[in-house]
Amino acid sequence: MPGPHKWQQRFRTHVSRWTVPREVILDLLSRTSKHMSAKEIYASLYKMYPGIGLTTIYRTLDLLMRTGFINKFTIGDGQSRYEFKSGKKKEHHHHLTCIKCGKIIDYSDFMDEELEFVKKTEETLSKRHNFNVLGHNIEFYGLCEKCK
Amino acid sequence: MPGPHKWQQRFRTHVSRWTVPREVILDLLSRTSKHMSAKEIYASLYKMYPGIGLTTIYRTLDLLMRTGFINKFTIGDGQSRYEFKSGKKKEHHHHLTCIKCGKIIDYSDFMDEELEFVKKTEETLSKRHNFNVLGHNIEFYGLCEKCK
DNA sequence: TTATTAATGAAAATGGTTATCATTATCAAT
DNA sequence: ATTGATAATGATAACCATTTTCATTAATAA
Repeated sequence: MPGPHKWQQRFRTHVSRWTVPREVILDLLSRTSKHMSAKEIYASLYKMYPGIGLTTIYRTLDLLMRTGFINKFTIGDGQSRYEFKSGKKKEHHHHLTCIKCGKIIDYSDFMDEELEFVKKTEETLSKRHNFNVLGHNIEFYGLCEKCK
Repeated sequence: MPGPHKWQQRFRTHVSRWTVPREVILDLLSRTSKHMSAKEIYASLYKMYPGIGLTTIYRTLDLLMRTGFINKFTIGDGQSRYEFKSGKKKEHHHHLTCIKCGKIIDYSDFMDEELEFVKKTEETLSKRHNFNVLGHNIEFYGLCEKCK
């Protein structure tokens, strides 16, 4: 059972209690580069922590999203997927998805141009539509090597 | 009851039968600028065509998507939304979504940089990952005027 | 007009996600 | 270290969008 963790302090500014499921779920997502669904997370943790229920997975993922630790997104296969939100700019990425087999490729090429574009677009949209722009999803889709 | 329609011919290259539900659903989507869910479409058509079942709505939407008449996308509220895919380049647009009330703003006043960015990214991703890139979703999200 | 069979619609099934509520575990105060 | 208040959990059931099943209906070719 993990002890206090490096995220505990940051976490505590948002919610009151640091618990094993929160620790373990956040830890798992921070270590993997996969885009996991709630069920996949449940299955991954089951061997080591069979006591953690699927309900708690969902609740925790929602909490982690609302507090900015993870991103939630969908690729159209009917379930939500989650990924750790790295603080490092270098690790920011977008997705290239195969609409046939569901494979997801993270890409982070072009970041300079892209960051510039994103920044400008956010500014423009904020002004023009009086929005408080919080984030963005950029996804390209098509057929992967095997499926095309 | 609508007679043969301007889309019939194009449609027939994909499937064999031109039916009332297909006519009516495609017609509705082509006239509205809303991003409708299956249920909303069902409700819209119910007064005039109470015989059309929700099952057929789903089946037809899937067909229209596969044959390139409409786009399917999600804003994270648990249901899929559909929009007519205009042939005109001018009408291509992206979405700005309010995560609180679900309001969607289409914006198509792209900056040159955005078009440039999309084009370059598609090219590079195609080459680098050997993908056949078919399209993209670009969405910015945040809080709208009323919700922020 | 008729035969063929694609398309439909009602109902049931599916599957991801959320709500309910009794129980458990965290943590501040002692 | 113990305790008490209550936040968090987990099992179950509920919910809801979507899909499957299958008997019936209707579009098209002959």
